[in-house]
Amino acid sequence: MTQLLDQNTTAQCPHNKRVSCSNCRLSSLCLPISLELNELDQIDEVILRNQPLHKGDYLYRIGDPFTSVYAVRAGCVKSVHNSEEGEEQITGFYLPGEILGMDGLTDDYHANFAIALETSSICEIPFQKLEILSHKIPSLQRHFFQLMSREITKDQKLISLLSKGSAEQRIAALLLSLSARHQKRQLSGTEFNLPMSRTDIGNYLGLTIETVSRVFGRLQKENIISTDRRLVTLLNIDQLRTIATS
Amino acid sequence: MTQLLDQNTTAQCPHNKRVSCSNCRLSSLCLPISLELNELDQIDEVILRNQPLHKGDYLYRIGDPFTSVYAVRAGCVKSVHNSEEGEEQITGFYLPGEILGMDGLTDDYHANFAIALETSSICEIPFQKLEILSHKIPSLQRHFFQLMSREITKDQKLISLLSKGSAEQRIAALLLSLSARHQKRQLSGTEFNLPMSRTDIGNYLGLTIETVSRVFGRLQKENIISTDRRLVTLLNIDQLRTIATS
DNA sequence: CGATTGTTTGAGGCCAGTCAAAGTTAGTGG
DNA sequence: CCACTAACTTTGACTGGCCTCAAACAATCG
Repeated sequence: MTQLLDQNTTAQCPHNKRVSCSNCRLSSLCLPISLELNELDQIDEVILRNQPLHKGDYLYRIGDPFTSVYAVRAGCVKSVHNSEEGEEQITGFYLPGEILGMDGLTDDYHANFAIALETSSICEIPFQKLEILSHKIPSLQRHFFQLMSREITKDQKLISLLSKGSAEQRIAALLLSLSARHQKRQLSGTEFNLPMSRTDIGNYLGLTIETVSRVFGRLQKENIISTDRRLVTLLNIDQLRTIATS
Repeated sequence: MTQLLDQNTTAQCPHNKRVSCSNCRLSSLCLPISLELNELDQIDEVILRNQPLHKGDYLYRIGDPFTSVYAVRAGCVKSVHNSEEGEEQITGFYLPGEILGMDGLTDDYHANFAIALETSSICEIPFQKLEILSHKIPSLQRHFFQLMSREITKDQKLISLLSKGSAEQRIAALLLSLSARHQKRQLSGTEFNLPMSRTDIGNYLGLTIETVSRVFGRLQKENIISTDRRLVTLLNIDQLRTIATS
């Protein structure tokens, strides 16, 4: 419960002011910095702010027509790819300020599921309107090219991790990634709630839940982290980095 | 040697005509279909066709300023990501008609190495000029969004493969992917040369060369494939599919 | 031809998966 | 508020697939 309150106070604006990009603390993460004020307003106008999703709700499904990309304003969303064998593979966790849904451009249908891991507020950005705006605002076109490029390099890091890393390395890398992304939002980089279950972590990192649990246990025994349910505290972040990059 | 000749005859135009997009057999793969003739000429004008790369040559390196994306006209190029630990991870093989280099958009510097696996002809597409053209030709902007989106879904398939697949599944999936991509170029989908070494295959699929070799041996013993050095023949493509998706 | 690089094959060990069961938490409705 | 259930997590014993180490073999190139 406190978890949800934390998320909300982080992302929503005080005094119930109308939510807009210009007063959103996350805009520095999801929009280019170099926008003029009137450009910001133009973008603001096309963005839809729908009802919040609840845990387990789908933002979109495989096969849904691609119409929009989505920015997480609060909460957390996972992206789930379905292999030809029908097995599910989580390919990313999206935290506030991060943008997802760009998989759908390949052939105008989403290639992934997107599922809320907790109560989440989402900004919907209709892609056609974004494309048109991109013609008028060059820095916006560049920004979206960059977003997609970042998605590619993020996936490549995961590929490298899955290809070469031990169970310890994978989990250390995930914790460090979450830590860094929290810090970008001016939140604690050493103490945070995991929005995802052990099952999700295992699926994402290519490990079984038993292995995930054992690694958490070992890291705890060595006083590198401490965990209380989904609350994680990084006690020795340097050693965690050593593990991740050894 | 025959290998190289094959590649050249495939990609270059007969009678030494000047190479241009309008007479390139691969343009249907790397450009949007809906271009007007004068639009095609505009694109053609910005594309640079440099000297061919030889085996082992770098197309770009990590840290190089990002200026262009590249289309493979003949040969094969691998993309190599460098993990924080300094370990190399191949994240893709690019065949004729395929485009690489879009990792560099993240922060204007390339995040990967690109290395020719054999003698390769490359079309260089300066990105700034492409961006400007994209403002004038909407279908081109959309096309490049799609290319990047495809790169993302390609990486996600690899993530799923590395996360869940056995050694057999990984190799079967790679062979099927190469087969499908050959067929797109009107080449045999059942008999082709592997442009990459066993070491490269192992690195790409997160396996050791010994395991790669053993799997090839097993598949051969079961008459699913036959290999003669780098020449692979898919004898039973259905069974290969069964293996890949089981 | 020798040197180098790449590939195959074998023996043994280890890490993570599998199977099984107990323990814990969250959610539900009485 | 508590009892009950379902879902999630932890722990243990065992197994197996892939890695490691090692050596022989094959191909390529100067």
